[in-house]
Amino acid sequence: MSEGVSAGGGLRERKKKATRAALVEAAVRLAAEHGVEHVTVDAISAAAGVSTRTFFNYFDSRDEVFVMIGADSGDRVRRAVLAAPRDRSPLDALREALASELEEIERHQELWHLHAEVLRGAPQLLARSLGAHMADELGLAETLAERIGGGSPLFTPERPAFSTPADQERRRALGLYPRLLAAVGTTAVRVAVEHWCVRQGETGFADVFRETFEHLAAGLPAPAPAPDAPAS
Amino acid sequence: MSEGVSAGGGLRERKKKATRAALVEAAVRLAAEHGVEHVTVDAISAAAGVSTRTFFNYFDSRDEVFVMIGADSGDRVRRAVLAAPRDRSPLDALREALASELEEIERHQELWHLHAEVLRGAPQLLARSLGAHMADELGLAETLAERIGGGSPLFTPERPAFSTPADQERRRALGLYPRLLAAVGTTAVRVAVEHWCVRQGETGFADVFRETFEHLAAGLPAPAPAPDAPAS
DNA sequence: AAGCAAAAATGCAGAGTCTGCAAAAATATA
DNA sequence: TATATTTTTGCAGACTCTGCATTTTTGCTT
Repeated sequence: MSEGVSAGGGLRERKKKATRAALVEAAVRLAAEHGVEHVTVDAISAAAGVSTRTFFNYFDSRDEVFVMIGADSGDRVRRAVLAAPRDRSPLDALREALASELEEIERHQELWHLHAEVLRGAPQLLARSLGAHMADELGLAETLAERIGGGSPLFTPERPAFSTPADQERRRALGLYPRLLAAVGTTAVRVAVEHWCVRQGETGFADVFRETFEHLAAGLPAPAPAPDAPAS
Repeated sequence: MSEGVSAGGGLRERKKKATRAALVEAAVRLAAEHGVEHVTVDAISAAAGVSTRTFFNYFDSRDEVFVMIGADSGDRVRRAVLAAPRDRSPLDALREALASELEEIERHQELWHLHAEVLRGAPQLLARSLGAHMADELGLAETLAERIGGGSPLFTPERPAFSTPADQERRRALGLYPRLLAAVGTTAVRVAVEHWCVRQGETGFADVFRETFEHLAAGLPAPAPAPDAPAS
């Protein structure tokens, strides 16, 4: 009615965002309670107050709804990579971009923690989640190439999918190094998160993250023997 | 009857292997002809001469049949890692193990080429294929830990799944470095293969592979400017 | 060779996922 | 208020996948 809304576009877009969020939240809550495998699209849709059909207007598959947190992380990371000081090496620029994004995430810890809890029983989804959304490899590779190369007019933010038909062409235009850096960086984040998840409480995430990228920057040399259990 | 078979176990196991192979081959052929998306389990089963239900006795999901080539690569890589000369760094040991496995694969090029052709239109499956079977990250990480640490009695070959319930425990016992090395190595192979696939004919795969691991060993420093298109 | 037990294949029912399509409801605009 | 656009919804239908009971095949013993 006479509601004076301040931010956001039209009512339509706000409603869409709300529905999307409602579906994600319902999915996560139900999964936390009953286990991911036992949550049907029907249940999620009902809990969110929309029809089953509408669910599939928002997500391409059932799994996708469990993976949609941090869907905009990719963009933020890429912007941060481009905005990094010029004296940073590509790896450093990427590391710092990822680090600040992860800090951002830690701020919403409650939600992420619930997600982590849910995905604990479904590592396949965890991997997919992190791999798919944290950095969107192809887009990230393009951004890295742009930063390294100079002023290519690429940028292309807000790229959702990663395997569209003519993406092959985008891949062709890229060198090996940007793709490798994007892939390895993403992988490193995944490993760090997994390692930290599995030993929650023992170490702060920041430490794990730092150590991970130190290994990378050093060229992955054999590490010093374990501190508390030195081999014979 | 009075058939004098030489190799292989009983008839039973041979038949199972044959059925498995028939299903994989039928799937690949049908996919090559009609596109992966349009190949139903019914069609695959019919082409292989078994019932639809039987298909699911062999594969957990439809997609799995497109990904089952190289299912035993993981084991070979792990054995090679353990057998590597003692003076190799972990990264070198892994690189050499992966390299010989990839040579092995190139020997079966026809089959793999057909697969590659099929998966060209389904990069998601390609990624899954390589990621899931080339090295089985968790198992590989354990093997690397064993090689580095000394004589832990692990080994655990022939590990099929990667997200079983109590796998968490296996993960806990591992250090960050072996997991990172396994993950990054696997990722590097994936990137090398993808890059090479996308520019087939321009370079030999061996070159791409070598360059990839040189980047890793050097700590991913900013690369020299492109040879044919130097930035301003 | 006949018989028996284990293993595998099969059919079938049923739950669940996902896609078009056309009608209905909601929203934006004039 | 009237109209155009977008979104939601219901429905039919194809497909994936699972559990269970039954039939067929295989391996081994007598």
